[in-house]
Amino acid sequence: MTSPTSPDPVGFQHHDHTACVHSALEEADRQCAQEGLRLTAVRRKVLEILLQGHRAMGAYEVLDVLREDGFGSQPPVAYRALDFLVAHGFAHKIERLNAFVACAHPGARHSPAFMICRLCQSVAEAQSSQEAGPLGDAARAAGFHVEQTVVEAEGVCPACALKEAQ
Amino acid sequence: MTSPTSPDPVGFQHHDHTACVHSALEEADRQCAQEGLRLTAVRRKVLEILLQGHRAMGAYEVLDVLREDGFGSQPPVAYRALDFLVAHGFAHKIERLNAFVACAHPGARHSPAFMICRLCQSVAEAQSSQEAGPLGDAARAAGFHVEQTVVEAEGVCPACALKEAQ
DNA sequence: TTCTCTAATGTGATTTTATAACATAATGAC
DNA sequence: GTCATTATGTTATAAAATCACATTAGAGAA
Repeated sequence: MTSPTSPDPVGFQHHDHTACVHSALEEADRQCAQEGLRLTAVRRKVLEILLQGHRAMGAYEVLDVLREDGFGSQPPVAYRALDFLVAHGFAHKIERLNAFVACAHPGARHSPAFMICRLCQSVAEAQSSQEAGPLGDAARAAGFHVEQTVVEAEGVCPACALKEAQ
Repeated sequence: MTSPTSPDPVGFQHHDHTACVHSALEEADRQCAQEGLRLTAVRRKVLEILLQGHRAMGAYEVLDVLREDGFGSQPPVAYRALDFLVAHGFAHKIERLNAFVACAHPGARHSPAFMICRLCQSVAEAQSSQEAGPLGDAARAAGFHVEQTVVEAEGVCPACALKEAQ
C-alpha cells in the first residue's frame, strides 16, 4: 500500500514490509495477552494502519482509514486507540509533527529518539536514554526527576542528501 | 507580576525578575541592531510578555495580553511575532506543551533542552548539543544530517519533589 | 447461565492551536 | 518623494484535540 512517492519509512533502509506488519501485530497480540491488556479491534486496526503506513501519520489520517473500514468516524475513536498504543509502547507520538508512528522496537522498554527528514518526511527511530547525554547531565545537575523524554532531530536523511548533492 | 501560585520559572531558582526582564530586552535590542533585525513594537512586546510570564505560554495567552495592550487581536499577530522570536533565538517553542518561552541564554548559538515539571508546569532551559548524546550517535550512525533538535524532558522539579515527599 | 460492574466504543458538540488569503501601513533604499 | 519590501491587521478557515454523554461489549461473580 506504499505509494510510489512515499518516503523510505521508519528506518532509512528497505525491508520486507508485509512480513514486518504481520509479525509486529502478532508480537503485539502476544505482549497484550501477557500483560493482560486488551488489544481490541479498533486498537489493533490502528496499529495495523500505522504499521502499513510505515511513517508518521496524523490522527485524522488514521481516522479516515478507520472510517473506510467501518469503525467509528469521530476523532475520539482514533485518539483513544492512539493513546492506548502510545501508553503501552506500541506507538509513539512525534511532537514536532503532531503525528504518530508504530514503534520500531516493540517490547523493549525504551526512550525513543527520532530523526525526521524535512524533505521526504520519513522518520527513523533510534534508542535514546533518560540518563545519558546533555539532558541527563542537566537533569542531574538541577535535581530534576525525568519521567519521559521527547527527543527529536529534524534534518536531512541520507537518501535525500544524496539527491540534493546531484 | 508573578502570582503567588505561579511556578518557579525558567530556571528552578529565584532571581531578580524585574531586572532580568529589562536586561533581556536590552540585550535583544542590541543583538537585533547588530544583526540588522527589526525588533518592532509587537515583537518586542511579545518578548516582554514571555519574559514577564517567565514560563511557557500558549500563543493565545500571549494574544490576550497583546489585545489588552492595544495591539492587533487576531492569532496571526501573535504567531508571527512568536515565529520571529523563535527563528532568531529569542524564544523557544516547547513542542510538548504547544507553548513558548523566552530564551534563557540569548546570544549564544545553542540547541536548547528543556525540563518540564508536570506538577507546577515550570520549565527550565539547559544547554544541549546537536552532536552529543544518544541522538548524535544515532544520527552519525545513520548518516542523518541534523539541523534542529527538540529535546524535552517531562518529570518533577526539585521543589515539587520536596513537597511530594512531605 | 444470567447478572452486574467496568472498560471500551460511538456520536455530537466544542475547544484549542495554527494557517491561508488579502488589504493596509510602515520602513529602508534609492 | 518613489518604489520595493517587510510588517501588521483582519476575516475566514483549517487542523488538532478534548468534553460529555449514551451505548455496547467483556470479564468476573452469583
